[in-house]
Amino acid sequence: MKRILVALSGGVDSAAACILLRQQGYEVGGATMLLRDGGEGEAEDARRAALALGIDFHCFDLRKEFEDIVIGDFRKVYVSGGTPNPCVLCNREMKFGVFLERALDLGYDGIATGHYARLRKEGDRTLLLRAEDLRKDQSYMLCTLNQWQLSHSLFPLGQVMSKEETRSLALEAGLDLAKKRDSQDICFVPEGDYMAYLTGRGLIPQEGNFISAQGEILGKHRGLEAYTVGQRRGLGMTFGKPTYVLGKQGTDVILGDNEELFSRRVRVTQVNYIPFDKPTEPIFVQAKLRYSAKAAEATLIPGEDSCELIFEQPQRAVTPGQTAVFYDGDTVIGGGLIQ
RNA sequence: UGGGAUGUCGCCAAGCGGUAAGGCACCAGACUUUGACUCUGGCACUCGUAGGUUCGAAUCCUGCCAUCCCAG
Repeated sequence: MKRILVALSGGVDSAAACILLRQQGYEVGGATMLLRDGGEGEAEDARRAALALGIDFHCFDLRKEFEDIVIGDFRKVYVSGGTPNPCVLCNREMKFGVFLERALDLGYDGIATGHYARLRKEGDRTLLLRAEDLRKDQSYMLCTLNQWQLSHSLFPLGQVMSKEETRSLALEAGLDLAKKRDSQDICFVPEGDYMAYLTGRGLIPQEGNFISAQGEILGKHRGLEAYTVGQRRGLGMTFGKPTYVLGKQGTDVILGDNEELFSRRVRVTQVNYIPFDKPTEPIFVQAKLRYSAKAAEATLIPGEDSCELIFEQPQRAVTPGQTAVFYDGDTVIGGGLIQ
């Protein structure tokens, strides 16, 4: 791969990725995705970064695709009682999906993003590894990428030792976005209030009761979609002690103590394996059930399209709709959807 | 209407004459390319109310108000 199209977000990381690639001798172009109305500001930041770097720039209007795929899933999962992880889906379908296809159409050999993760060729496989800087490691968000996607991608920031290093790269290049604050929250819900976002788009919250694990009715809740497993704040009720969402049952939300949130077994569907097609026997892995968690030792028992994880130590707040990722040391074995 | 009990932050609740603990909730930051969790900080110049006693009261006394329980 010689010609690379970098997915510019308008932030520091993707700009730094461009700089690194150029240093490494790649022929670099930049492009940003317009994913929603109101995203023009970020797109403009990306365009200015490309201008400052002196590289070709494209803007792909993917609002329709984003709406249909990512937001559609986001909404569907919430309505069904789960807690979606739009970033993981967006990576697979948008950045390493539509964006990659557009890049190839434009004559590029592959794409690069500002993700903190590493790739390694091993035989005919492209392996995904954790970033050098484990504190910024984003391999979790990339665990559903397939071989074709991985083999057409580069993650220049995977070798970077820290976010500070990334910033200084952008700073040295004279980019004014070097001091820009890290992005956070769901990109299409800038205010952070996803319930307001959903109801503003016509979602009618599914009302029901708060119930105890024993089934007693404790009160009414604001709507199934407003809660996620493990959640403590915002229940709108007080029980004299910290109380958490244990799960959902129909339109009811089950409440209980923190200690009741732990379990050792987790079912995972839509499993994607990276170093191999599918294990035929149980394998020992370290698994993460959420982005900011330390990987915990577990045995992975493969099924047809699914698998089961049995952890050595009980894990807190196993949440349907979230992503489970399996590691073998620094290597990402794969990942899937928690049931 | 008699008899008893209680009234301290949104909720629960310490305090018992020396100048308002704590928990839950809430709010604000931090953390975070998801939702959460977590962490840090904030959160009653005032103790139903009106007087009185006292150097000094949420703490003692009196009236009133409110709520609860038991009688009828």
